[in-house]
Amino acid sequence: MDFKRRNGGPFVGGVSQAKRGKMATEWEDSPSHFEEELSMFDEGEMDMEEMEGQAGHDVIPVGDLFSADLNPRWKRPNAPTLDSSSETLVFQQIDLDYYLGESLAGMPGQLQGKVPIIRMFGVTDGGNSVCCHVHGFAPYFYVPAPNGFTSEYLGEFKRELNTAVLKDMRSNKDNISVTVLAVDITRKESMYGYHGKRSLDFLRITMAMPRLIAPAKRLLEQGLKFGPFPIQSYQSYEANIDFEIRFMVDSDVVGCCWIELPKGKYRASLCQYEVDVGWTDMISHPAEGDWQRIAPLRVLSFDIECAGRKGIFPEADKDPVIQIASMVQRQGETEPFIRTVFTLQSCASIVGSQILCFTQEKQLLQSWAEFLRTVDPDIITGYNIQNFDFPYLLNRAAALKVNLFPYLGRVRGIKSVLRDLNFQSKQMGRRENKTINMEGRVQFDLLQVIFLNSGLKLFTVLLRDYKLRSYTLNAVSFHFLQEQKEDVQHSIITDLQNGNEQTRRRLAVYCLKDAYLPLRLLQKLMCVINYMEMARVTGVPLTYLLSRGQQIKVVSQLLRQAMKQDLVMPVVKTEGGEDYTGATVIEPEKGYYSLPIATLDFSSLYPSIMMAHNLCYTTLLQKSSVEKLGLSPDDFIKTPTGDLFVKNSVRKGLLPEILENLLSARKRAKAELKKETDPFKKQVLDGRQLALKISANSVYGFTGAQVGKLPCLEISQSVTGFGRQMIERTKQLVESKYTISNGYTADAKVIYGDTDSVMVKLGVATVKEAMTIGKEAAEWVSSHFTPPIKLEFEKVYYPYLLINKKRYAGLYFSTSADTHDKMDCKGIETVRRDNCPLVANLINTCLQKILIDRDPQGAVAHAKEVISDLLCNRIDISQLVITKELTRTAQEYAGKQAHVELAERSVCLFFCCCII
DNA sequence: GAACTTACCTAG
DNA sequence: TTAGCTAGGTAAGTTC
Repeated sequence: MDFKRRNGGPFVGGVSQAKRGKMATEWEDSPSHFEEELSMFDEGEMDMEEMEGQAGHDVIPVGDLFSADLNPRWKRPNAPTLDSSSETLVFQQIDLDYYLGESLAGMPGQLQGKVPIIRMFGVTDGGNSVCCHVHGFAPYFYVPAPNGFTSEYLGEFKRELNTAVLKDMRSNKDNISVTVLAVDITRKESMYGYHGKRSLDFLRITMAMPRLIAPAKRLLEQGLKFGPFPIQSYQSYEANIDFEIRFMVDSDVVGCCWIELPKGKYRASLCQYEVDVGWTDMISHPAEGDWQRIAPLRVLSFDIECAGRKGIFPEADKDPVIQIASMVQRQGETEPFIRTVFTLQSCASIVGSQILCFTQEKQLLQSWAEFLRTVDPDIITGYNIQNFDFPYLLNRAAALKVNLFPYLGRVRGIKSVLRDLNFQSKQMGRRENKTINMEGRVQFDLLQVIFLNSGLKLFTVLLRDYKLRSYTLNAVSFHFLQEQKEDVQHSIITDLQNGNEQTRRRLAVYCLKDAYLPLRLLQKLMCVINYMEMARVTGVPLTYLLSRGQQIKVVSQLLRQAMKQDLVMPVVKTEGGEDYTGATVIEPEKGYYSLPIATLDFSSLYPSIMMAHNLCYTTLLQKSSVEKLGLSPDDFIKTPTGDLFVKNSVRKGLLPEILENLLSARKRAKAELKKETDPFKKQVLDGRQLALKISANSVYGFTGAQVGKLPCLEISQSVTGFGRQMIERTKQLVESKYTISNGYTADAKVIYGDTDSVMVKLGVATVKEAMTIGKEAAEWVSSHFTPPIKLEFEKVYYPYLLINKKRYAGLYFSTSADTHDKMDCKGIETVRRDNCPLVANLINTCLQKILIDRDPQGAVAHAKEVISDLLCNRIDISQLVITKELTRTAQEYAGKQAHVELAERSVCLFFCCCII
């Protein structure tokens, strides 16, 4: 569908006019490059196709006679029969949810009424799908036992709470009679604050269903009366943990791990391995060694075309779906093994793909849904499928009353429903999203992936210095693949459909490519591997990574670490407060530097501060507790913000422990990466080390998230406080040692620094000298700080143009002292997306002239020329348009003329040149 | 027209 | 029911 992602404007480095012209003629004369690529797929498969009695480029006028049986390769491989008494079942779990169902005789847990059952979906090594029902795990939470509580009161407490919860229910359609399953006394300690490692009696309250936790917690907070105890309010612990996460933490299951069901411990029931198991019988394998492998998952990518009316965005209740292209690929393979287009009306054949023609739109939709169920993909991808293609299909199917369409998940009988979801965060603002439930399948919308990662910097290597200006599939594909969509204007789609089988063929090729590109992007960005590694490292299900925020990942790790020490996490009420002080930005000595500037950085600054000073919830010490606990000054530290934390000799913090695990695992992954020769395994390991780094960096953010699960400003403000102290100290140290009086050629001067870095003018003439002294200085400064805090030499800028705080440019030397790696621009118009291309290009060219050619006069001349071109209307209008497609629906506003802006910016540039 | 506020985007 | 953080530049609008 082109409407959703029309290309609002040219992007930097876009395809040249000449190439575009060529592509247009290619349409008429010869097959496009993409068509050749498609036909190549076919060659290797001819033999197999013949065996199956079906060529890959068949046109099948199925009409009303559609049947999946005609297409044997759509199906998963046959599942060998499994004898549960003598064989184990091993599969990679890829999604996990729960439902309420009848209890199963012989399985652990409650026997009466509805019980929560965890459902794990996965794939075996042989490519067979598994649905595993895990029985017997019930939700629970904790409250501290009141003073004087003994086990004799357990029964009464349970009865009273049960009664209160029942009374609280407005309706009881499930006819629940028992809400509280059990109350036990257990020794636990709150993870918030250090209080002398004193574990206390906690009540562990097990509820019949996850949704009963919230009312039970609320009632206990309001105050419960039971036995001889006075009415009191109970602070609850871990009552705000998702049931899925609770299960995963307790049973040591992480996202995408391998699960083993021992022989004799599970029961098989339906098709392709649908099994039942007790939760304690299941074995979860840590993602190490051989268990890091990935099952042959099926990835389906698709794209739809609609015949809209002239100039109107297609509406599902009026405009028909005319084509759906699908490509299916096994994870780890390089080519899709299914390439089909479902078309409305006839369509000429396309070598390398199969065309299914329908006369009725209703049949087309119903057949595609059947196709999807037959292919049974584990992962569904596409571009903007979440907010466009899927909603459109569901709405269209509803409008046409295709009643069997909306069953797209892997659980029989569960309807896929469209829901609106409102997302809000300080960072992203308010965002509206749609969701479609599809049990057991992971929806991987590439637009979401790219969008989220532009903020998360997961693909920094590929994004490198300039971020995407446009989020159209076209721009994204060009950016990452140097490849573009087939050239079809959305305005002519309806005309192509109303033409003949040749024009519809042209549309089909276009549609196929739109289904193919996301698959290629998925591969290029190694999404599946990277996300799987992230799920494994942080312990959350794969689906959470695209649908939830950052916090859940830290919560999952925190709970896992806390459980080992019998620590429990309190539920805190969230209310936004005052912001705290962040990092220092050293006042820049603005100007142009025609000599090397060395840059020194603290690597992983915030994680290393937390580790070095043992900052954690569990080590936070109240001033009043120091005496009470009899602590000596040697036992704790005072941070720059005046907060107290006990040292790790007293108690080692959970957060430092998590960070150490993450960073040491990262080191291991990097070491393994070096040794590994297999390119596929290399990818896995690289994805892993990246996931580990990102996870480490998000721990600090979690403690400072005031509207979050467990904010602790004492930690976050201490972290930034230490950071401020360190950068100041670094400046002093460098400037005090590298002086003429100490025998160096010049007095060193820190001319700029931001958060974790200092830019030093060492006064040496060559890049090589700057590198040597820079390395030495980094090492020497590091010795003044507590490990693992480490200052590293990173790069030399030469020359360097420092315009303002967070705005500078320079030639970047890191690997070789002879040639620069790149021109590095920070915060300048060239990297900002709120400027029109003309301004960005002009500034970029000027910077090149100044820094590379060292010709400021040339820069001035260029600027003058461009301005005169502009005033004489010699500039293409596209250069003056700002594209803004940060929201999913392509949003484009034109007409912001650059005249004024440009004039001002040129003045600014002249000023820079004057400095020189 | 200075002083302040807001929107947007970036650095780290 | 859901949401990582702060610092800071620049343009444009608003107030006095």
